[in-house]
Amino acid sequence: MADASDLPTDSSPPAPQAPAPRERARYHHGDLAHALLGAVRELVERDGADRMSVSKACRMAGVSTAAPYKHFADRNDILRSLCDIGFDELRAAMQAAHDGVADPGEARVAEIGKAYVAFAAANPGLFRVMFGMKRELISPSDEDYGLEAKACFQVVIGDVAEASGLEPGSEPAMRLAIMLWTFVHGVSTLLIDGDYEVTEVPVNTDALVEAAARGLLQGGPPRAG
Amino acid sequence: MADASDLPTDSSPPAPQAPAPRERARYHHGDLAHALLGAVRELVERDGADRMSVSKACRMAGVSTAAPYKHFADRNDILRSLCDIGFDELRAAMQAAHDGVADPGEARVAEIGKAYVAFAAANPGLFRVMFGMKRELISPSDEDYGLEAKACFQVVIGDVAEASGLEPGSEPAMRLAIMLWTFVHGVSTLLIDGDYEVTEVPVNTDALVEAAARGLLQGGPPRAG
DNA sequence: AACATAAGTTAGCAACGCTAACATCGCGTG
DNA sequence: CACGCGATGTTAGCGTTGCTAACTTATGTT
Repeated sequence: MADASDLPTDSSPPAPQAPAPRERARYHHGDLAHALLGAVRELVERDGADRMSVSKACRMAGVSTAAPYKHFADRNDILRSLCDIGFDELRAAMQAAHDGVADPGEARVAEIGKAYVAFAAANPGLFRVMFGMKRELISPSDEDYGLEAKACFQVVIGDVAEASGLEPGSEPAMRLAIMLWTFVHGVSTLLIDGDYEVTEVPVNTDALVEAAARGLLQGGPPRAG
Repeated sequence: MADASDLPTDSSPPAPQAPAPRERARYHHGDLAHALLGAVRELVERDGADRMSVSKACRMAGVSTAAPYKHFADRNDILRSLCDIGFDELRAAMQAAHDGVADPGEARVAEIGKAYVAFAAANPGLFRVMFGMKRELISPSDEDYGLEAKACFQVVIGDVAEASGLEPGSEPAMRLAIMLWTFVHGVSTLLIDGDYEVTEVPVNTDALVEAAARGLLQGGPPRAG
């Protein structure tokens, strides 16, 4: 009864017993882990992670409030599993953006950044859990937590080096990649939290990302840090 | 019984009855609103906003769990009041950074940005509440919510125009200010959420902010957005 | 002194996270 | 094929929480 991280995205393998639509409410749900993650994901988007309750997810899945604890250690474990799914999807989206632009350069980096922002905009609740609940979700013991997040970061750093002309893997290239990630992450959080409203001017996030890619890639590497 | 936003920062006015240290536990606390906000702030930093409970704050303040509702409408109202305090402090910190650098230019903008990041680093829990719980805290009715946040933003935009040579109040200057805010906010969130750890290289946030101020201010305004 | 009001109290509800103990199903093995 | 055992459900219940209702006590005005 651990983390169900062996249920990566959404592809349903043989599925021991597909939950037949109407066949006399069966005692065993058959695919509760997935069903719960789906319900929780919906709730996280609808109400936010803190208002999400396991009980509500149980009602949605049509099971008792004790059922989840046969599949997940606790509430946090459910959110942790949801994070795994989220990072997988984010990495896929970034990879797709990379694959969509043939020639290296600012444009490709910008597209990856836009994909990052688009993921956040499409999954604001999940995005907040993925990046904002680390301290609460991970126990100090598990070391290999940020693996999926690292995989996301890996997608960019090669392209950044290529687009900037810096030595791939060098520290300046790394710093530049960090700066671009920082900017794109800032766009994402300010966007989904509705904080751009205080500027009283419309904010075009795509244009913002493009401008940052242009400005930071051409401006050369940071001197230190 | 509303918001106690008339208790701005922490200066204790005459205080109807200063809570005398040891004078036979008095029935009336005397300054419960402030005491609660202090306890809640401590809890928000220690446990995070979602694990913060009004009950714990009551235990800390030495009152019953029903007492807070004589001063605040509900739990969210307490967090709202805490946000008011936070934005006030943030604006003061940014203003102080502004005042600390005589001549306009990149350096001044960078200092304000560093003050922003420093505030987040010193008050991570509060910072998350301030910028991340808007949807949950504000009711669609109250219009004048983001006033304190707007005041913070106002501190920078003048300096950005000065440092970039753009027309103050013009849209390009506005866009540039938004980009700098975006970057600095990205640094803050990635820092306090521990997400920079996935880069596996040490990240010097001050250097990051300085590099962004340099790169974005010299790179000229974004073309659109 | 009388009294209205502000600011505390206790008691209690519903929802939640989680556990313990019990029930049922499905699958592998004698 | 019976058996049984583990996986996966159930009900019952504990402690905590947010919040309300009804009551009590202090404060300050007239």
